[in-house]
Amino acid sequence: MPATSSTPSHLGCALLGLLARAPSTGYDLARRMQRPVGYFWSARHSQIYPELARLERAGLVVHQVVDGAGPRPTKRYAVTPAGMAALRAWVGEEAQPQPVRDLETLRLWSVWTVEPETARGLVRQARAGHEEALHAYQAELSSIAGQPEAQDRSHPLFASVLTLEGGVRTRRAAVEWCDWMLQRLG
Amino acid sequence: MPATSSTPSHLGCALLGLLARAPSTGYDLARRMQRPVGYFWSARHSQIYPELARLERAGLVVHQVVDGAGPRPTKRYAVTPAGMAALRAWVGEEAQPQPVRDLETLRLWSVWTVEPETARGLVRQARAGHEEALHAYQAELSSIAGQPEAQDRSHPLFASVLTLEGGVRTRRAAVEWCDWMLQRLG
DNA sequence: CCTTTCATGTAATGGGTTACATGATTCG
DNA sequence: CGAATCATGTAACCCATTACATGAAAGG
Repeated sequence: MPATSSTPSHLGCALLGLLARAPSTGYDLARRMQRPVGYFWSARHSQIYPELARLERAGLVVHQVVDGAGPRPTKRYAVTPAGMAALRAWVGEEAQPQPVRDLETLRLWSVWTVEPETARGLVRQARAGHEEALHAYQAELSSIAGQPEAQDRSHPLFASVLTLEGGVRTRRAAVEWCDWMLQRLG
Repeated sequence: MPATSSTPSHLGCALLGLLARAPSTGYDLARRMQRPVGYFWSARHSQIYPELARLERAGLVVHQVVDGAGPRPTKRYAVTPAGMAALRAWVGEEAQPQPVRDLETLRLWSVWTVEPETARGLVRQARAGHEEALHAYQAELSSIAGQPEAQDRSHPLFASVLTLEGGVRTRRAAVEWCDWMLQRLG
């Protein structure tokens, strides 16, 4: 008897995407979630472990106990055929526009209430953050863009290049925007 | 006896920012939260009403009962001097890099698992969304950029121009990125 | 010896969405 | 006469963060 198949949560789909690229332990997923997935999604281990259990109950992943250093048995998870199907279905879904949540812009929106020097400091900080991210994306991108698999549309690296290119472009635009603002703030 | 003054929640600061521009009822704040603030932050009325009560308990806003059409008394809120100070303090705070949460990119990251035509559909949808947002921002921007107050660094409209310019630049970059991806996806 | 890394879990709390609830006025 | 707008609130639920808890091995 298969579990009722509603699409898993966003986090569940993120984990399926990670496991479809390489089977992992929960601990390992938490690390991969920081980098490189953290560029566009994030989760802590405290959220990952219960979600893995939910995915397994739904038949989308299975685990196998392996040797490890923790006090409890170390579990290596892998995607099942049903899990792969769920991932594909989710990717193909109609995407409804998600609400934006940008704390930096929210703060900037009230920048008229503070001293010019405070405002400049705020923008300089934002610029530094965007530039740092830009460099990280560019480094990651140049390390994989040369590999032949990056040309293959059905290979994970192909998708990695697409997302990294997006990161590079938006961060570059953000840095330019900060420079434009610094000019206006005299 | 003033309330203990820890910085309010992000939502609280968003509401202070709205009220600093113009006193409003909770209902009105919910509408303004959709547009134009919805470009970078959002909240429902069910979240706004309790937060207004919290801000009032902290002495950052006050309300005045006015004539209105609802079954309960209609309340118009305004920022107090303490509220204005809290808003300024929050804007000047050290900004720690916030975790990104981009569902569109997360989906794209698993695009290697689906058929090329599905992938193209996904990118076309994303492109349409970004282009629609771009046009909305440009329209809003051109409606205020001409006004003389938009040049005054201590006027709300000045900050509106900054945020809208950022929206235009990032959405433009996103549209170009989608076109770049469509080329690669044949 | 102390810190880091491996490794998995739970509990408390905060933030956010959806749904429930009420009721007058205005417009088609 | 039904739908939309004005107008405020509560309750249930989901998602996410922080903190609590345990314990071995490796390296400085």
